[in-house]
Formats: sequence, C-alpha cells, structure tokens
Amino acid sequence: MLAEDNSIQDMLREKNIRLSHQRLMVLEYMSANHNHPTADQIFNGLKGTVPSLSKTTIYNTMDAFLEAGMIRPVNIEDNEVRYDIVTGEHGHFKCDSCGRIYDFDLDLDHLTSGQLAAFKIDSRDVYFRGTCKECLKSKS
Amino acid sequence: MLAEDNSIQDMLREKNIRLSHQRLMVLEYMSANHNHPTADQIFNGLKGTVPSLSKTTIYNTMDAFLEAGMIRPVNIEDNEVRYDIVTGEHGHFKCDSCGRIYDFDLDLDHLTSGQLAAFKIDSRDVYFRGTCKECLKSKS
DNA sequence: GTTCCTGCAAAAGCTTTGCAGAAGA
DNA sequence: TCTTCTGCAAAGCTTTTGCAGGAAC
Repeated sequence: MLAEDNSIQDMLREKNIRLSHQRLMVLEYMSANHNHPTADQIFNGLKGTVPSLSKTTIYNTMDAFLEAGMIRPVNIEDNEVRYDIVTGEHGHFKCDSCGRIYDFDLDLDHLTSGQLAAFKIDSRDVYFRGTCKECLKSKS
Repeated sequence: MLAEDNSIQDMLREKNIRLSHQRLMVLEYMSANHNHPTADQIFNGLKGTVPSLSKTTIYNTMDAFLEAGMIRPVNIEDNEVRYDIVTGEHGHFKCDSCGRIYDFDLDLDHLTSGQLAAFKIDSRDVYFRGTCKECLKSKS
C-alpha cells in the first residue's frame, strides 16, 4: 500500500482508523463524489480499480467512518441508505422526478420551540422532497 | 362488515378508499396509537382481533393511505419505515437510549435560505436524534 | 507476532410481486 | 356482476453474520 493521497491518509490517521487500501479508496471516492452515494454505488464505482473489492467491505468501512463521525447517513429514501461526507450542517432535497439530491443551507437554531430544551441532541437531519428547478423547467 | 366507528369510515369514504374490515382496523389502530408504528407493529397489534390478517395487507393498506395523503412515512431508522397519521407539521426526535420517538413543533418557513425558491416542495421532514429528558434523568 | 481487516458464502429482515379466491360496491 | 382487496407463497433487495486467510502495525 504505497503512494496514495496524503491528506486522505491523514484523515484516517487522525481518527485512529487503520489504513487499508480499500478504506483509502472509499474515502477518496467519497471526497470526489459529493452526490450522496449508496453502498452499491460506491461498490460499483470502485470495483474497476479494486477488483477484489466486496460489498461487505463497503459496509464495514461505512460503519468505521460513521463511528468516527466522518460521514453521515442520509435516509431520504425508504429502502436504502446513502452517505454524505460530513461538512457543515445542511439539508437535503430530493427531486422525485430526476432523483437528484441537492444540498441546501439551513439555520436550525431557530427551528425548535423549546420543547426539546432538556433533550440532548446528537444529530439533526432535514429532508425535503418535491420537484427541482431543472425538472420544472423541462416540463413547461 | 358492520357496526364500526363512523368517523373512521367517513375518513375513508372522503378519500374514495373502499371500506374493508382490514382497512378500518388499521386506520383505527393508527388513530389510537400515535407512536409511529412500523408495519410489523401494526400487524402484531391487530392479529389478535383480525386473525386472518396478513402483512401483505398491511403494506397494501399503507400504500393506499400514503397515496391518499392520510399518513406520512417516518424514515428515522435506517432499516424500517414507520408511519404517522397526518396532523400538523412537526418534527421527530428519536431517543437512541430508549427508542421512543417524540413529536415536536417546528416553524419551517424560516428555515431555508432561498436556495430552494424555484423548487416545488411537496414534503418536509425533520429528524433529530439524541437522548431524551427521561433517559438523561435516569442516568444521573 | 498480534491485532484487525477483507471478502466469500450464507442468512436475516423488510418489502414487493403473482395469483386465486373472497369481499365490497 | 364487476371491480377491487385479501392473504398465501415465493422472490427481491439491502444489510448482517461467521469465519478463514491475509494485511497492517
């Protein structure tokens, strides 16, 4: 395992995650593709360059990254989980027409009415669905 | 199929959903249990009173209610869908310690920064996770 | 040398599909 | 009567588990 992107390696070292070729490739894929991929999409995107890759490894890797707080699950679909590299807080909009998922900024601090004041909040997810600008345009 | 709650029947008639014993029972269950049940929980909650009930019917029924806009899916879990009778807009908080799901009020209109101005928004879901008041109390 | 990861095969769990018989309108 | 729903069995999909060999440290 040699000659790979140092910044990617450092991300894993910081989190005390053992550096394997597979993990480096998955993290590189996630960094290059901010399109909220499913486990299947990551698998198919990488099996060309990592022929021996298995889906079990994708799931193991996602678990490791989730636990380290490097990625977030995106449960905007009923049937499969997507993953998002952790950046700033943002919401997700899914277009039911083209399937694309858009990020949008949000300000969640003004959101709640104080009912959760005594609760410990660890994660906040906002999912909108509808039809995106592009699809609305092409329909008219 | 006789002698059942008229208000429940009327809900279905309004939406042009054919009145079957199973559908009435499911809707009655949803009305009585605002605890975001899974298909499995509805099934287990009703099989005592409707012994012939099958899970396929639960799924069929949920599809019919979803299409009629009577219920909303709650995707706060990675692995299974929950359902919520449609009332006012509210967010969902899931306690990772006890598993309970709480509703909380929200004001989503001040949420977005205008990035979605040209988008058609059909549904908005807000999911928080963490530890609830009760669990925090019992830990300390 | 130890520990942890990978990947195969199999299993698990939720949901969907096909279809014959039954029930609603 | 005609249409639609129910429920059984089987299949479909994503995800998890067990485990032997292999790679990281």
